[in-house]
Amino acid sequence: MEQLPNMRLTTQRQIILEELGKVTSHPTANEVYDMVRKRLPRIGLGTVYRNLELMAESGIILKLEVGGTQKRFDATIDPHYHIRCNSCGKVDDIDMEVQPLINQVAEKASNYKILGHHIEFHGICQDCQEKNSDTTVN
Amino acid sequence: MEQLPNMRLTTQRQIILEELGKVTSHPTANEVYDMVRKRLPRIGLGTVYRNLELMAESGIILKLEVGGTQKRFDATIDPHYHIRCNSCGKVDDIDMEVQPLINQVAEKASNYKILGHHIEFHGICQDCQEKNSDTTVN
DNA sequence: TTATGTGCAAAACATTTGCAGGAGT
DNA sequence: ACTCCTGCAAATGTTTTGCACATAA
Repeated sequence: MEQLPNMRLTTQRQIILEELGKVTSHPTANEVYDMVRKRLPRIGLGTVYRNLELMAESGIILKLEVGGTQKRFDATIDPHYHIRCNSCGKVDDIDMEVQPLINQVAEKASNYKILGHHIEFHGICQDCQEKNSDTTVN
Repeated sequence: MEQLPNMRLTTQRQIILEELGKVTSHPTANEVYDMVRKRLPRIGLGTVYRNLELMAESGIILKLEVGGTQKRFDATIDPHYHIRCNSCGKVDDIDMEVQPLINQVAEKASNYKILGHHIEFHGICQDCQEKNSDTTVN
């Protein structure tokens, strides 16, 4: 497990990272908790939150803020974009070229020193199109 | 006040919309509550939440999900992007061209029917650069 | 007049934190 | 040993909701 210098390698951390790596679904902290609890029934939700936060700070996972009320986590850290289904609420990766020039454009247009950007698309996923679902999720 | 067919024009709604229109700071629901309370001391926080939500659904204001723990609201509804200061947490509009082609690229790259996108930049605002501040905000 | 909106308080969620005991180095 | 980490539970912060009364249309 990649980690910051003084971050101990605990069973909890290994399993959180393993479970997060198994899925492509951008789970919430609570979903990670459920996944991990199958292997470590006594783990606390606080531990999951603390470690996801620490790993996101260390850069070994990504913390997403893609709308809805909960944050989501992603084991894939290379720059990529996300798309959220307005109908069922799921979040997928989207395989398109990351825009490197856009930060320069933004830097010229603002007084900010730009550190990064993310683009979030929203739409209707194929499953929901087929179901003709019209239930909208936050 | 623009509104949906059966949305009544109440004092509370007028004042919430007026106060939101006065600022460019993308206030949180609680900040709107504080602004409005100066003119309507007995208004409830629930009323502010309910109405901001309704107005966002009607499209007369924008609800932003730009990271941090709270949602923010914007009286300017034409498509534009936002930039958040990693140091002090403030959110500014950014005056750059909105990317119209990007939805087509994304639609080709996904199974989704794309309804829209937003881009959020993050960086360090000029004030914080001058202060050399290194305190990071969620 | 009557459906919709409001104030208030409580509930529901998501997340964070204090602390005493446990485990990695 | 000596930190750092964990489980647990309580606290915090944000948003939503139930309900009796008020009010716009």
